[in-house]
Amino acid sequence: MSWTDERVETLKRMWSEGQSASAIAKELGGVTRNAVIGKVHRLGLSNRTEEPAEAAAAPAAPASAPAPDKKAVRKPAAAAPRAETPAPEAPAPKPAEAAAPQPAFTPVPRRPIVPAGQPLPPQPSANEISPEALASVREVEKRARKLTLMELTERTCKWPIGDPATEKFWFCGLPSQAGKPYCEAHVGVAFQPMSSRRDRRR
DNA sequence: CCCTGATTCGC
DNA sequence: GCGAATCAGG
Repeated sequence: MSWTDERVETLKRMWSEGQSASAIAKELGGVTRNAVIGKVHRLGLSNRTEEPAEAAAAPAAPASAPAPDKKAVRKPAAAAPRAETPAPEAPAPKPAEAAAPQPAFTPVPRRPIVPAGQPLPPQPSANEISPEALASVREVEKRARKLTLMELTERTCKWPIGDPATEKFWFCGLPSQAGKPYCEAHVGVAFQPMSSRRDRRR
């Protein structure tokens, strides 16, 4: 596979949407997430908050020293050469400008799995789910992995448990059903046939 | 372990 | 330019 204009366009679009490199790779097909990330960097898109990318003061490549080793031993990964030239002279920004508040840049890059302010999935309500499902859910929630938002993946149950306003809040985290956002028990209460709901509803 | 992006460097 | 291997981290 090669980076045709069309594929690059898809890459740009999805990346700007906050899609992950692996998701983009999956969509494109024929490439790995590494390939996607590499391309993103070569396109200068690494900064998702689309900045003009001021490459003015490009840091001179710190030419590797001797390095007698045959197999490269990339150690200098920690100290990133973020060209930071404080300049010998005292910068001393103008007082007026210095006092000015930093322009708060908009975060917004990644789309949260459960966007703040959005309605959460319906919580189990005794008169809306079957007794079996309710029992199953209560049992399962005792064994919830209690994951945090950051720990959720495409294959973990994203059913929220508890009150988000308190510390007693987490996500189920048990293995999710293929293609579903929840585990078997929570799928049972999240997705119900219309007839079932109607019959049970008051 | 699952996942994320960042970086290096042989090709 | 490309991307696997690797690194660093949630």
